[in-house]
Amino acid sequence: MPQLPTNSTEDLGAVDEMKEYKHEDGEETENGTHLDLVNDIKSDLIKKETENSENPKPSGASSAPIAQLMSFPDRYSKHLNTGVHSGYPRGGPGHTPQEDIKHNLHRGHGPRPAGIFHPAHHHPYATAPPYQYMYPGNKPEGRFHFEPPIWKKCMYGERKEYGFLFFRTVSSTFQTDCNDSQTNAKTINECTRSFGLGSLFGSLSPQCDVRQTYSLQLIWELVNVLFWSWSRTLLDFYGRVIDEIFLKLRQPHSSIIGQPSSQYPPSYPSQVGPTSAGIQRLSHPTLTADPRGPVCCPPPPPNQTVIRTPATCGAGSLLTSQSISAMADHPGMDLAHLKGHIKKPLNAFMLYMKDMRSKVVSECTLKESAAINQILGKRWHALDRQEQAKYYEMARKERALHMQLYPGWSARDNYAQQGKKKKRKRDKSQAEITNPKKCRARYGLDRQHEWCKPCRRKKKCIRFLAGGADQDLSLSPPDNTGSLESENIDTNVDSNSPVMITTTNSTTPTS
DNA sequence: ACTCCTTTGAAGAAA
DNA sequence: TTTCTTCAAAGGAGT
Repeated sequence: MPQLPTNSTEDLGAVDEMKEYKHEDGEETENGTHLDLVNDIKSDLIKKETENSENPKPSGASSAPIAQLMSFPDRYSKHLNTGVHSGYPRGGPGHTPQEDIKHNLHRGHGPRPAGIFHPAHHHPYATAPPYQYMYPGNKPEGRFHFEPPIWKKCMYGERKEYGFLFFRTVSSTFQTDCNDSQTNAKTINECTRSFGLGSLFGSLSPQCDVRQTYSLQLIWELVNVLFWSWSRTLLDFYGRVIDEIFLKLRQPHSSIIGQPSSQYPPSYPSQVGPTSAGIQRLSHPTLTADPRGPVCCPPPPPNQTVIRTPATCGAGSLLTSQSISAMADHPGMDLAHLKGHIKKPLNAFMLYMKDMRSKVVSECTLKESAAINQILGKRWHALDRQEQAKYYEMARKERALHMQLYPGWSARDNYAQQGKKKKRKRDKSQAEITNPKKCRARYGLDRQHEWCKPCRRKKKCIRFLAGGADQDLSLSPPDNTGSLESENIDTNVDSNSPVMITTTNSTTPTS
């Protein structure tokens, strides 16, 4: 039985999501694509000396920023076989990363040959990674097609792991193969595909240091997004950032360097973006000499050169409002917010739900969101103020970013979309008249056999019809509820689970 | 394909 | 100013 989190570690966040993957005896779960990264990092730090001697870093490692990035965390280097580590259990037919990749290009849900870019064969705990989550499907080539609805099914532990694997792999390629740009580009392309990221990085031709460095910055940004993608808004935003950067990178080199940035985007979330926070949370101690993180910096002020010193520029600095408009017209762009519906920013509880849903689901056998949400609601109330404050702060940033991205947007815009679904509008009194839960309310869950058929199907009650709601009062059970509208629901979510929810009058508005 | 369920919180509309 | 309504997310279930 998974264990509830009992402690927290501030520096890396999202600890809770990972603690659960441990058995009580401390061993990882068998399907442990869920990695307790924090504990790993702690162990890494504790055993640093030992591991360094047993597991030397790649020969290319140095004190340079890229090398520093590549050094995180040490233990992953042996899973990302760069040909340096002798102890790696080779599962694939290849003998170099590039060769291995060649055998790992079978995308989709079918079996894939083992190899270096097969996370299941990399991670010491992994046995059955949810590959289907890594393959969003057909997307425009070269497009940042990170798909939140799919990706979010991955838990934080998995995201981190895949993120690091991906980052290390691409970084290694940049570092070790920079003399062979053709192979390098191909490798990155294939690696990117292998990780389900389309040809995001494959379009690069990393021939020069500037592009290498800059691409690594980009990758790092992306990894942050992958890890901390609690916000659809942020995902959208970074998707556009990355798109924009790649548009630039495809241009001749000379057109990038020194290009004036008269179009500096006013919408860049310099204060509220995930960049610094993400890196801060993600950063390995060796990477935190610069509090902004290894590849992150505030965006340049308007009218400054976009890329003066690539190693110190953040990815967001290339996003322009004009280019956003241009992208909105791009036929392949999936920019729903530019073409139509802009969703509301998530509030604190929604962020909490997003964070914890998978955890609750894993603890219970239930999958029904309604029941899960009841549990989450209970837990939300049981949460201590500090924990809640974290989510309120996230929500605040979310709103601030949303305001920056969509200045003219109002929640009213999403009200009763013309002709589009959202037919839930129901006056409350009307809702009570037509409340489909009459039988449920009257008889309770214990006597479902007495419910009318529609009630059993969660549909409109036909026994206690509108206007004739009293017609069948004689059938009302001699209960003590008093109110027809109140519900006392005891839902034992899972007999194996300690969670038991008791909901009273759950339809009460929460104003 | 669409709606409902279920939760909390934010924002807008209505009283 | 207060109260009410809608919509954010999720995914199973029913129509």
